[in-house]
Amino acid sequence: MNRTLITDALTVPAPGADLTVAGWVRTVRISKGGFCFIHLNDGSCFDSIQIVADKDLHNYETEILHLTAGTSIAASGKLVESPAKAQRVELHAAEVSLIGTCDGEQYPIQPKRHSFEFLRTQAHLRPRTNTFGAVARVRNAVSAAIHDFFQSRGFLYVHTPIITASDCEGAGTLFRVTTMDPAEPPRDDAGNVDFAQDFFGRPTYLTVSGQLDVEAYACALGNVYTFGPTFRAENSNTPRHLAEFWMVEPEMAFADLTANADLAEDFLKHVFTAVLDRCGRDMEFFNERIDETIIETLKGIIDSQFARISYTEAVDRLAQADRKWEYTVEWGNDLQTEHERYLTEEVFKVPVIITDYPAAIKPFYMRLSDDGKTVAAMDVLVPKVGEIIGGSQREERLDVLVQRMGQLALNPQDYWWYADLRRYGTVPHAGFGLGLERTVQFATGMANIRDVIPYPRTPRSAEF
RNA sequence: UCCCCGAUAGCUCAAUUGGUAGAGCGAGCGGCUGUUAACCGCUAGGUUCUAGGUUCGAGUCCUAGUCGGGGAGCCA
Repeated sequence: MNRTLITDALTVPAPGADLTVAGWVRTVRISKGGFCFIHLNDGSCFDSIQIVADKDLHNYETEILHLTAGTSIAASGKLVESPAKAQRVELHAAEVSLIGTCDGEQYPIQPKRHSFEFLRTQAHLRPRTNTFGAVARVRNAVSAAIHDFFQSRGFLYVHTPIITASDCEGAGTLFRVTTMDPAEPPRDDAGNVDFAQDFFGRPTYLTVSGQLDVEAYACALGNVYTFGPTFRAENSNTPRHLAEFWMVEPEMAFADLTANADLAEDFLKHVFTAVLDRCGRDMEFFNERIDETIIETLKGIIDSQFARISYTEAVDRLAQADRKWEYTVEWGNDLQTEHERYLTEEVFKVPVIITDYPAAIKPFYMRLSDDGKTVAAMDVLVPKVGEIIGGSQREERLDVLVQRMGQLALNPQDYWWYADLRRYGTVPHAGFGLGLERTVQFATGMANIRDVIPYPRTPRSAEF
């Protein structure tokens, strides 16, 4: 079939062409007087095309009059200007052929408003709805923009492993990867499970981050990034967490925290610009139906200068705020959601980059500052979603790194190769991690992260 | 994991102090119309999440569980 994408059909400058479109029926309005209107969507764009089918078509009585939502059809005919206002062009069908029937009584997706909760139980069919089609296109645009941004700046795309043996980065609980029979695992003489007999000859897990691996490539190739799925076995039940999600992690050699923050700010602006440019119609929809401020918010961020304050300044501001905090504000305590939201939503009203956190509440790989109390860490906070980026300048001094591991009761043996990067030609370097789903969530205004990934994995939920 | 809230037709929701379970959408049939997730009429569609309990009587009250949602923690 030589089909024309509906997005192309709707945007041809001068109608008049004969063409064929194919897709899934959204609605059918029948005129017993002699024709019917079929709205057809093929996912190539937000809008459906209107097909006008006349009673003279050979299958008008037998098939066309019985079309229901969800049916797949192909239609050929002439594209003409529409006499009505709601659409610029429409297809006058010379032929409508039924491809796949769809029992209207059984089909779960109706031309009406469904709850997102219900649509989650129909994850295989929900991309046929306006909202989830739009989310899929925005997610694609964000992914492409991520690659555009880094590729255009000479960053090398590095594929870090999904299966990993490092098990203690402090980034959350891991999923174990094994081929052993859980009912009867091999055991050693002491009766303990013997992972030496497992597939890899040692315990292995799904990665929680590609950072440590990608650092090695930064310390050879300069500027790099990894972009792939990551896994956290945390029992987190919130609209902002998934057990499986995608993360982008750039890493720059010969770079400090300021360069890192600059990169993060440019990066977010680039991504949101691309979304507005490439998904205009989808974004109009989100602005109409999901969050009436979303386009304004994205434009505001693109034009804004991100606020940058140190953790110490943030604590001061929170302590002086005329407000009761549920969690005590005190230097040394981590900032809570209520604090982060206050800063980004009420004080600055733009994204905020908070830097220089206390060393005690951050992982071993972050660079210890000269004050001996803080590390060169940064979080980028955005309104509603909260933390969207976390990053740091890495500790490049071997002695300090080993000392920090000791303080956190980590075994340097487990990180021998990571330490090697400091042992052989060490350089200052920095990077960050950005959650893809949180970015899509923020860009679309979707309230629940489970609705911006095709098949969400959360505690007790892995259907599909 | 903790705290709150919820579960009624395929879907979205009503149902007064505990007293005969309703509507819209969707579906089928009919009418009408260059319509715009059209409109009008008729029809079909229910083990009120599960298991117990209180009561003459439970969708409604109590207990436990399951599932879902919101908030918190953990984080991206």
